[in-house]
Amino acid sequence: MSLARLPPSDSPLYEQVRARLIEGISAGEWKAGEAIPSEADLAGGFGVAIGTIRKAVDSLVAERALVRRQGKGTFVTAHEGSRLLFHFFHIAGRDGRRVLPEVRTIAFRRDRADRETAQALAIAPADKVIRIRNVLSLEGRPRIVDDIALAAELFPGLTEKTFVARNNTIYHLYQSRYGINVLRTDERLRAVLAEGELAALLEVPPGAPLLEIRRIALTFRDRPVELRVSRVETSSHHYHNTLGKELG
Amino acid sequence: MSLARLPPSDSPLYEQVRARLIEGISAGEWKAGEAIPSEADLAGGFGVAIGTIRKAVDSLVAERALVRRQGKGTFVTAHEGSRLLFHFFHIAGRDGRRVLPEVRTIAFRRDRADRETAQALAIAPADKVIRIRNVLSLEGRPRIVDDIALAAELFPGLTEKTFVARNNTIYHLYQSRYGINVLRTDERLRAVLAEGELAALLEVPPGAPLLEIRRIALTFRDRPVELRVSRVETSSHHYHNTLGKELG
DNA sequence: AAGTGGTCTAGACCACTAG
DNA sequence: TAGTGGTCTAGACCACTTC
Repeated sequence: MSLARLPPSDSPLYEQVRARLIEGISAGEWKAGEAIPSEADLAGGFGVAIGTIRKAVDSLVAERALVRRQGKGTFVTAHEGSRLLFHFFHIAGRDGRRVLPEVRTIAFRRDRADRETAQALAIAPADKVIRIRNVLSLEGRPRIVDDIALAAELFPGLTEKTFVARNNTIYHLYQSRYGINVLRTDERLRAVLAEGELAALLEVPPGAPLLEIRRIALTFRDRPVELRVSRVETSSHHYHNTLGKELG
Repeated sequence: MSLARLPPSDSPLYEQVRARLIEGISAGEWKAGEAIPSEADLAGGFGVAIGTIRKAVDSLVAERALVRRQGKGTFVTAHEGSRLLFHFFHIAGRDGRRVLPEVRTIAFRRDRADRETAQALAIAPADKVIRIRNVLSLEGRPRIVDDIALAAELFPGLTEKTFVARNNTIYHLYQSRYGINVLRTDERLRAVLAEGELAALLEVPPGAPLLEIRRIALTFRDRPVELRVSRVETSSHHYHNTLGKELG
């Protein structure tokens, strides 16, 4: 049970509380969108002062694993609608405004992991994976091709139908159906040239420059959830990144 | 004087304290690398509890404007050596390790701002600017061309000689000589094709894909300091970005 | 009115740094 | 030993939400 006295330990109490909260969330004790116990209850349950609880919760709020709502409670982050979308979707138009992509799934198949995919997903080579190809359109024109690889073990029963029928972002599907909450991503960006099928899908001539984004999505404890390789046609859009300030 | 009682206000005390600290830092009252007054002194000076001071300092520490050193004090962030470099320099090798670039300045001239530069630097069109072109080499090969634009007004007396003679990063120069502390950057990334002089400088054929990074560096109150357009040859390196976790 | 998070206080004790 | 930040407590009062 998550709400039990803390065992003796060298680490600060607020770190222990923090760890317990992460446990509870990733074990599904409190699901996405649900409230965790009130600060007073947590303090009582863990046998620590309320200020200590607040410090632990503060750090999880800063990481966006929890959100506070005054007068209501503290909730496990729910990736509903555009909130999550824009947290991890960084393509913006010339004027800096973000545009909502329209997603079309053009391939969905089961496969075995090659060496690179296995390493990225921290699974064994030849383990089962699900591969998906999406074409994303911005303002009506195809601008992004996403190749997604998932460890099949983490997503039992995922079919093309349920995948395509989702009425929300992919990360929302991971969360609502499998309780997997994407908290962090690690991205590597390069410039490449369009060729073959990619060029055709993006409606650009072979040899056009594309932005390639190789992203690994991570959940609690930095466990990899998804490998995604995106190619973006950036003549009318760009990838937007802000460094430095993450807190108010 | 920064250490004076706070005036009546609606905003929380810790935000007022935070604003005063930012004032003191940007006014140069406490310079980069120097300690601010102890938490007890700040609490006494402002007439608030020490916990309130801690909350204000916490937020500035999270933004990396201050650093705490237990037993010694709280210091204004000093961008020494590789700390800053790697905070804002995101190019890494295939294995994910960051490599130290070798910088060569090939152009340094004074100019008037065009419309785009003026907008980026929040100055008037035709205001004086300094333009610099650097070639950065990674592992002995030219990989990046940087075109830098600075508002001349912010950098009085900056000459090619002092610029080239710096023995540290450019942001360190801004800080040590002009008291300008770069805290945040806003970057837009696109893929472009190499051509003309750029291709020659990077030793790639015209038509090779390059990663273009358009960066605006900001100091306190989001005041723009520098506009930098980088073109990166990404066949052996990539741009590395981590999203989500910014706090421990 | 009751319950929640948000702010703020006043103090205790610990761990680290320096003279 | 004195001074600094780091942790933790116990409580007060406020603002917001819900019934």
